[in-house]
Amino acid sequence: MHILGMNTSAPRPPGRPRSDASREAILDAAYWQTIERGYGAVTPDSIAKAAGAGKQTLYRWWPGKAAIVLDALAQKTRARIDRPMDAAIRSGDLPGFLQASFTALTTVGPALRCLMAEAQNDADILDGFRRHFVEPRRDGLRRVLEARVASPATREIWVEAIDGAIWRRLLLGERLDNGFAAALAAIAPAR
Amino acid sequence: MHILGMNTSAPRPPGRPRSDASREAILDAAYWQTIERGYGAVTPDSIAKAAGAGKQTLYRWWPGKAAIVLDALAQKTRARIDRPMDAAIRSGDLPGFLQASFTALTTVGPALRCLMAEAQNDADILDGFRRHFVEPRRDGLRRVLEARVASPATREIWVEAIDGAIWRRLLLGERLDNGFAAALAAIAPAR
DNA sequence: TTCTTTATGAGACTTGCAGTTTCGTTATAA
DNA sequence: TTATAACGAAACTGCAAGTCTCATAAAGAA
Repeated sequence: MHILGMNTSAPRPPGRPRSDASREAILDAAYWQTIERGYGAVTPDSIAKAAGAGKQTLYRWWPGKAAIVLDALAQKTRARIDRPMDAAIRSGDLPGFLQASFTALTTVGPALRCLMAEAQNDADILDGFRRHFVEPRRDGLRRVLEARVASPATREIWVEAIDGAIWRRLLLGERLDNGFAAALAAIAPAR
Repeated sequence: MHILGMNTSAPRPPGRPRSDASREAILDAAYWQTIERGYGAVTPDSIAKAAGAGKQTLYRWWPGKAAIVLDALAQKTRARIDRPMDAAIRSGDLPGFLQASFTALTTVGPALRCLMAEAQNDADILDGFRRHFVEPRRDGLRRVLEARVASPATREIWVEAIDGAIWRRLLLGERLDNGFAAALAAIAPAR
């Protein structure tokens, strides 16, 4: 888009442009294989094959397998997570917020545990994990707790306790059900 | 030892007995290498070499690398963890209990995160992890909270929330300091 | 003593996955 | 048409986990 000779958008570099179709096919394959077979059974080869892509294409755009799966999970879950949580946030409904979170976690939970594992050996993965899978729920919890805990510092500890209880169950493979959501909401300060 | 046909102690099986020296050398090597170099840098070869043992000896008594490190960490930390926590438990001192827990976690924390990772793909490892690194603190917390939370069900949720907050910080690589211990104790119900 | 059994240390070997390189091809801008 | 960079396919490298082999050592039994 040229306006008075100024190039407002990034000038396209020379050469063949990146294939968006490949990018999406790779993320799609990574997501479904992770969900259906588990993170450990997914290999760069299996992703490339299913996506009809060359392995080179994977490694040109992502630094490694963990980054691909992280990207895939983040993209596919964003829609599923954000909407139902928004409603609960607006109404300050803590049990509702927790239930929405649990629902979103049931499909990707197992994969998330493996990714959390991977993050322990890779600062970049940990960073992406934080941004996509830790901070959104933390921020939501903060807002839901605004009406319940006046002091920001105290509220932060409450956020850590509730979110921590969720992570703990997830990592220990224990149930994230409505009863747990209600029990957690019950110990939080009342509105 | 046969007494009236009854076999009171386990009869020693034939053949060369297991070398306790090797067993301890292996656990020692596994522990120190994990602490100093990190779980990822430890290999079965490096453990065997440092212990002056054959790799066969490792795999005869443990199912894999993760099991060895789990065993090593559990053995070496038991003494360091149990004593200081006992004092806090007896006096019902929640901040003291948390501080003692944090102290024990600082050395083995990083290794524990990797082991938790490993546990996501191996039910036996998860089980051992639970027994050695989850249940002890959970049980301690339960007892410390007895004087603060009357209802067992509610107390259990409090245990999960506080313990969860600890795991969360550990896994996200955040600080486990006295300030956090105090803050956690502060949101818990008063005695 | 000698025989049988099972463990030991050493090290070669196999397997499988992560990541790299190479190759001929294709899409784009100049 | 040419330069450039991405593409799919596939061979290749590197490394760690785990297995196998072997000569030897330590126990009880005969």
